[in-house]
Amino acid sequence: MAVHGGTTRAMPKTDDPELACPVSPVVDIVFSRWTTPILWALHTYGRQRFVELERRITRITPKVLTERLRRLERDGLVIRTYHPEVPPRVEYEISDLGRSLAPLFAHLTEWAEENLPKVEEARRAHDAGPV
Amino acid sequence: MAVHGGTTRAMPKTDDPELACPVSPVVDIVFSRWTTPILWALHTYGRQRFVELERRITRITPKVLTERLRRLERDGLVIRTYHPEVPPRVEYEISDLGRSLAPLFAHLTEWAEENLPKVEEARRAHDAGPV
DNA sequence: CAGCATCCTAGTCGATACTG
DNA sequence: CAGTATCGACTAGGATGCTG
Repeated sequence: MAVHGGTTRAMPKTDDPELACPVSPVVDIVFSRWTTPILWALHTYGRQRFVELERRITRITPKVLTERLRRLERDGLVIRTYHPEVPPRVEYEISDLGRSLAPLFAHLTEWAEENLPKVEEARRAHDAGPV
Repeated sequence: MAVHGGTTRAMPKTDDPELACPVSPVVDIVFSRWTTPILWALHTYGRQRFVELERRITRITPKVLTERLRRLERDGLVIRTYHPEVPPRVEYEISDLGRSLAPLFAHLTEWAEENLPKVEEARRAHDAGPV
């Protein structure tokens, strides 16, 4: 894949709109703050209520959780169901679209297991500092 | 994978340090702002100098580019080579560790091609608003 | 319970100007 | 060229209090 010589395919000119790489758009949607823990919780523990999520995802504030959930709902990754009872009950669950991220997350987890230690080692080496 | 009943494996209690999901640590390292365009540029166009990166990644400022590169270097994803000449020349290249992300990025791109339109459709439907 | 409204802080980012 | 330094703007996020 690495191309430096000018031999073969014309690389897409990078006068692309704003982002030089095709993964950036996904990042905005899937890897914004708090989204992976939320999706993970919904995927792992199934449909659940607001408070359950709040308790599960430590240190998230209700405000931010609401914001994130709204965004995920808008993006079609999460489904919100409102039960008009007293007291009110709201349930969140992951959608099929959200579930389609599962293999990706698995891949990510796999990479982490294998390479996070290397990253930490690199940090140690770097912080120990040469000379 | 989805487990809600208590039949089988004991799910890891979510009194985890701070993050309820195993992918969060990777996100901090790999999907912080500007990192994917940078890694993508280095992976695609090979070793290159500071200005080349700066020109390729539109709208990034030298300050931020420096910061990001330093961090990527510290994490062992990028290798920086300083040539003490006049004028000075510095070259950046992706490391093996950085390159190990390639399949992941490919996977991500694949997901994007297939599902980004669905996300956009969901947004339209949501914004059109029910009722 | 599930939130929304309000206020406020802190970190990030960008713009600009200057050096070895 | 390859940065550093400084400043200012923006905003995600936290704290708190109130409702249906």
